[in-house]
Amino acid sequence: MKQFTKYIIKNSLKRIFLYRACLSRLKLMGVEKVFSYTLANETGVTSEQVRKDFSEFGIKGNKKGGYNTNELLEVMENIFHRNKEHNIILIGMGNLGIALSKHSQFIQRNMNIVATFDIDPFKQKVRSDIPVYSLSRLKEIIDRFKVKVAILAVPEISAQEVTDELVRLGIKGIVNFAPVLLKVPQDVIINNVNLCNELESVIYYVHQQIKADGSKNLELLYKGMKY
Amino acid sequence: MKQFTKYIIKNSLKRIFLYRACLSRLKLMGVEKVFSYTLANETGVTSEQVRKDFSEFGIKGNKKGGYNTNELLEVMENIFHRNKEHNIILIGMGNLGIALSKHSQFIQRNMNIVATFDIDPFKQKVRSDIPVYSLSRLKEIIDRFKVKVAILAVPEISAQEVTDELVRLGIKGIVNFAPVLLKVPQDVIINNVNLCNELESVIYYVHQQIKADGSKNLELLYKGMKY
DNA sequence: GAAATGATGTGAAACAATTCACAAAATACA
DNA sequence: TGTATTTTGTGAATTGTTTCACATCATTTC
Ligand SMILES: NC(=O)c1ccc[n+]([C@@H]2O[C@H](COP(=O)([O-])OP(=O)(O)OC[C@H]3O[C@@H](n4cnc5c(N)ncnc54)[C@H](O)[C@@H]3O)[C@@H](O)[C@H]2O)c1
Ligand SMILES: NC(=O)c1ccc[n+]([C@@H]2O[C@H](COP(=O)([O-])OP(=O)(O)OC[C@H]3O[C@@H](n4cnc5c(N)ncnc54)[C@H](O)[C@@H]3O)[C@@H](O)[C@H]2O)c1
Repeated sequence: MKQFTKYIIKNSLKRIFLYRACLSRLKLMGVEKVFSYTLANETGVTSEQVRKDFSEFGIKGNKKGGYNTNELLEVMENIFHRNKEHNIILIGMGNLGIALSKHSQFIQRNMNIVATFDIDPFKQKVRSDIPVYSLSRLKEIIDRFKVKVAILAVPEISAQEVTDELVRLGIKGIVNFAPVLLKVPQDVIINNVNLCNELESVIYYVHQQIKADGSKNLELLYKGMKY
Repeated sequence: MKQFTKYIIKNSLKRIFLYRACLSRLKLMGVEKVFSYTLANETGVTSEQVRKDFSEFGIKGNKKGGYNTNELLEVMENIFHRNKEHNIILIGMGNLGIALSKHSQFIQRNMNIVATFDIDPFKQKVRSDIPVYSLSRLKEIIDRFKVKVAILAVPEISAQEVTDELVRLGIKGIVNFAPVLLKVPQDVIINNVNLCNELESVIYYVHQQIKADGSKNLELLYKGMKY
């Protein structure tokens, strides 16, 4: 039986990020028209792949005319809901948390860290433009700013307990920097960013003496390689 | 014709990281014997997948007896060359660079940041245990410590030029935090870590109202999901 | 305005990854 | 000792993804 659900594939979504990065650059350079093979060359995928990905997201181009850079970028912004403002909170204002709170790109991309939280009263003194609160104010802020996504930069040991509280208060997505596999209900999305693992991946591939077959971006090397 | 090359698949490598995280925890809890379905439950994959992944990396268990936690962990450490010391350098001691340089887990995992570099003489004053050098000393340090892997935390605008220099001096793998697609020779591995993208992925999936089908870890949601 | 060209878009084919199904082996237990 | 049970390990089947091949159409050229 034919299903009525449609599937969006993670890999294609990942590639959309690549295309967008490439398009942003081309736009800055004043390029108005872009072809599938341009994006393909720049990102290390094939041009068929680019077009298949586009078709997956319903993106149409002009026969012989390629794609309009601005339109394409706009479609991609919409895919990632960048037309809307997103209120984010950040838990844990330690080394990493402070760096993240100062990262200007989040704001440029409509992702506003509306507040940060730390258990340590000392850290709660303002150390950046963004206020640092005690965890007791979590509910208030989440409700007020309708926050759905949180960044978690607390020590491994506290990560699960903080997560439980966030989920209880209605958070639906977490970018987690602590090296633990968090347990959450089915409807909550966890994106683990483990910087040690990222480094170890590179070490792994460097050791395997990868002669990458076309692309050199690790995120695209999912197909496998000789060793 | 049968090929003599063997392929290691990126997805399975990614899952090995998950299994390892899980095993570390089980080890701390004093668990000596682990079954494929234990790891499967904990990580959200199927037990067949666990065994297939293991067979890919040549890991053998005991029929009915499962796997020995310690042995399994050891094999995984070897996969990631954690028995060897790895000398790493870090370029760009701004907000992110400082946070990374203070991250203790790198050392715990045999990845030593032997030196950091910054173009700004002010930043070159010691701000952590690790020395901060001018870029003029790159060659000396890379040669002395036989550095093959670098962490790049410089602004977008300088990322490519610094990369060119690193590659020229023999660096073979880069973890890149700048939101640009770096151009490097075929034999150099780039692992782009784009924290904005990681956040946007979460926003994307939260918006799609994902009811994740088994696993809630974004890195495993490559298979696709209903919306 | 007809022919050549150059790009998209997409079924079909090829390839890759996962799941299924079950044999084989180790252990437990009667 | 033999039978039941449990878990691994892996071919086969299925499912998913990428590449191929080419029809199609817009544009340029003659
Ligand atoms: N520093 C890095 O570059 C880096 C890199 C990769 C991963 N990480 C991970 O990110 C996390 C944070 O790292 P860090 O270096 O910033 O550590 P850190 O110790 O400097 O900061 C942790 C902060 O969390 C706060 N905190 C502790 N328990 C809390 C709780 N229950 N609720 C709210 N806040 C709490 C602490 O007061 C502290 O300010 C860790 O899990 C670490 O493993 C850090
Ligand atoms: N801060 C974050 O949390 C964060 C998050 C995601 C991505 N990033 C990315 O990481 C990079 C660094 O971010 P940041 O916030 O630390 O920026 P930053 O401006 O605080 O730090 C950049 C550092 O690089 C140094 N630098 C500049 N040009 C250099 C060169 N040619 N050689 C060596 N050093 C040079 C500067 O002196 C500065 O110390 C940026 O590309 C940023 O987009 C940062």
